[in-house]
Amino acid sequence: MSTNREDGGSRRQGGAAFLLAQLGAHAAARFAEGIAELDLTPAQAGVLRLLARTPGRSQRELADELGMPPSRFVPFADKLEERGLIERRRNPGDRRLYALHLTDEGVTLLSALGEVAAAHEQRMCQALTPDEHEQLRALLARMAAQQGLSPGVHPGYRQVRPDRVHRPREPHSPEESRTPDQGGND
Amino acid sequence: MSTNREDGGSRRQGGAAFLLAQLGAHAAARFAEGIAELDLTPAQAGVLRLLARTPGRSQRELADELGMPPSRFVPFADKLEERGLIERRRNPGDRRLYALHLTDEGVTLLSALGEVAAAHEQRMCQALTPDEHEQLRALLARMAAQQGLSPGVHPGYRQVRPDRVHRPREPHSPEESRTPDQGGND
DNA sequence: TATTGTTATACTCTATAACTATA
DNA sequence: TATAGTTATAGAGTATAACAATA
Repeated sequence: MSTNREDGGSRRQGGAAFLLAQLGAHAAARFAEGIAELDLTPAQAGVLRLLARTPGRSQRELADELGMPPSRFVPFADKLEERGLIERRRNPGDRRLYALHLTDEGVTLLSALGEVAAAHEQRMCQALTPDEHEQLRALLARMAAQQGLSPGVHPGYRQVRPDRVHRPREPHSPEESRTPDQGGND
Repeated sequence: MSTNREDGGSRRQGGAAFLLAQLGAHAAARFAEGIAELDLTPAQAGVLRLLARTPGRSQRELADELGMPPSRFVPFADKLEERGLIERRRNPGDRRLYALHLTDEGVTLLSALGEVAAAHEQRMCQALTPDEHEQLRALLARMAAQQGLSPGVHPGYRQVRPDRVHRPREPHSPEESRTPDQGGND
């Protein structure tokens, strides 16, 4: 047992680590909802951001960084290429590997994505004052660095599909009324 | 240590929401590693904790709270019952539903789980002073409450298997003081 | 008829590994 | 021979829906 005072409220909500996992999953799910309006998944948003920072990376590199096997990266990149967001260029020096680049359309979408991210940031931190918000960011950044997390990527990118939303008890949200009757017998 | 703080660095790491998702996934993965030594998955640990707080709940209730369909909860509970951690008792009032209870063995394991959680808490917050640690916990608790998250559960419990660990930059491992022993099995 | 628990089935997602083309 | 990219396939995990018992 820990020597910290774990009575009362702190025990019921769990420690910082639990709250981190809980809020982190929540944040990821809400972000996925937000970018779904751009028809993007978290993994897709992640690779766009990676390519914006370092263009010309090979599929192998990106797959490795995102934590997905190369075999899964191929159809993943295919979709982005079909949508005209990224572009495969042959590397003259080594014709085995592609160099991936953002298209102009990809850059445009990336900026829209930035707006979504900003709105998401505000919504997540509604409960905090601007001062606390910055305080929190600083604490988290320090923790992430100490834990050896590389900036810009997180394990959720492994998943192709965004997290399903879990709503145990929703205080304020329009229910997506899913018709209990499928509308026909089948 | 010399932490050269540069404005670019904070922006490169993303905002608080991104760090939350990143650290949250990391915390969940590390916690899963920790309880794997007790042969428990996060979802199993979650239901044990729920039963400790409110014994006698029905499978339906628990499945709903954990975010898994009842059909999946059945084999999930089966395993815990086979291991002697929980117990199904018939409800005399309504014979349709079971009342789930922790066994003595379940209570014992739960306390071992508490120790793992405490160690996990400390490891996650290594970078913080005790004061900052408490500060962070308070901020997160406030955010979780405002976001309508119910205490004690998080969406990660939906998954049966724990998150795979994502190590984008394993080769160097710059300042990770992590023993390669724990959780070596991926 | 509605609800709890259960079982069955079909479907999706995934990793592994074979295959090609370049080096 | 080794590596980047690709394709094929078998396996795991999942939700949906049908079912039996009880209310």
